[in-house]
Amino acid sequence: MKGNREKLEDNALNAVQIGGLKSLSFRTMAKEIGIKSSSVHYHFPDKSDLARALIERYSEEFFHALKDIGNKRWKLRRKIKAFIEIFESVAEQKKLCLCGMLAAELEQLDQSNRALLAEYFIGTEKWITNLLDEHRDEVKTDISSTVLARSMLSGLEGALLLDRVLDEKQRLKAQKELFMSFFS
Amino acid sequence: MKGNREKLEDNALNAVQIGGLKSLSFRTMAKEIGIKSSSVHYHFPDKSDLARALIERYSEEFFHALKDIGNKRWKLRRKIKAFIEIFESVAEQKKLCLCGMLAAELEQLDQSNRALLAEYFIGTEKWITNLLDEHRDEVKTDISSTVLARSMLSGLEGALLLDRVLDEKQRLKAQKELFMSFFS
DNA sequence: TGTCACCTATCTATTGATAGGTTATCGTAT
DNA sequence: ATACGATAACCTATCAATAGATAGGTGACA
Repeated sequence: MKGNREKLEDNALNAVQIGGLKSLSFRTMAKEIGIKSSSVHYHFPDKSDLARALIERYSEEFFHALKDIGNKRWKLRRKIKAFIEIFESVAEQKKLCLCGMLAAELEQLDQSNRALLAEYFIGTEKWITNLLDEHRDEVKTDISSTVLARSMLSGLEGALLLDRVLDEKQRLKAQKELFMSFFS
Repeated sequence: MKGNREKLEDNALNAVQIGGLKSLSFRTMAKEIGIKSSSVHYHFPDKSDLARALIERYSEEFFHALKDIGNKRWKLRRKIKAFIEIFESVAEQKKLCLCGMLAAELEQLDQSNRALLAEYFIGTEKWITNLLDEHRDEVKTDISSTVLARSMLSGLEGALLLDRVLDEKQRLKAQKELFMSFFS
């Protein structure tokens, strides 16, 4: 049985990935899990605390999934595919990556949360870079791992953004095809 | 001499590209150009009207710039470079593409504005696709123009998003290097 | 007894929006 | 030429809704 704090996190995470932090209201969150807004403040004193909790949880789960992929005895192609599938499942739910959404709302975040966002992106890029370096022999291009990693992540984040407006995850598919073409 | 309506548009466009539509206030806009908020409503009855005006103006200017590039007697490389430079100048100002920002705020937009967003993205993708097709001999990859166009646009939009959080336009540079590698 | 997890009640600020008044400009009928 | 009506572009004043946040109280439970 989940405690209310966790229910609030679930609810907030979902809401922010769809509508953003700015349009998330303590009252609405409270109503949806059946408590009062003051009780939300009990768990998360202010919006900044809530945002921090969300970023930390999201990052933790995300990096855990990346670690799992990294530990598999798979070829590079398959690992990259698994990585992209994380984004596909987000798109499926008409959501954005939490950190992608918050990046758009950067102006409303305090410095510590901005730093957490940066950690998420940098950490992910590093994971990709390392992955490519470990499988160097399966990479069929002169482009550096760093450049590939940076353009892959920003490409996927952008694809989530555009595919929500447009049809049928075409941008995510395009990114997939593009990057897969680099790996044997 | 600019009229107040145009001043409001300028101000709103800038504010939205930085902080989003949701955090744009009629009162703040009014104060910044020296009128009252009710006068803002005179020009733009509600936020949806304002958003529509901004998207239409932004799209118009953007597509005009694309047309100019298309009309030059340049090699593909140079045209693509000019195209990417539009995004670089946006990043320079710590802004997002207006439509990229609004895509994140999709949930707050009405259907007609969502359709305008879609037009912007689709129109841009088409422009890139046509450009690549017209210069097919300068494209050194098997990947289709459509896929290249889709991943290029979403890649650039994502790069704007991430580079605002991170350092020194590294993602935009990565996208540039990646896509330039396809053109002779 | 004290802490956890909730509650009621309330404050203050901000916001989008509207009603209705003011002023200046300008084309047009007298 | 002049008076008149309309329109544009502002204004004051005010609503109602929503928001985040806080103070202080209640009950369980260990």
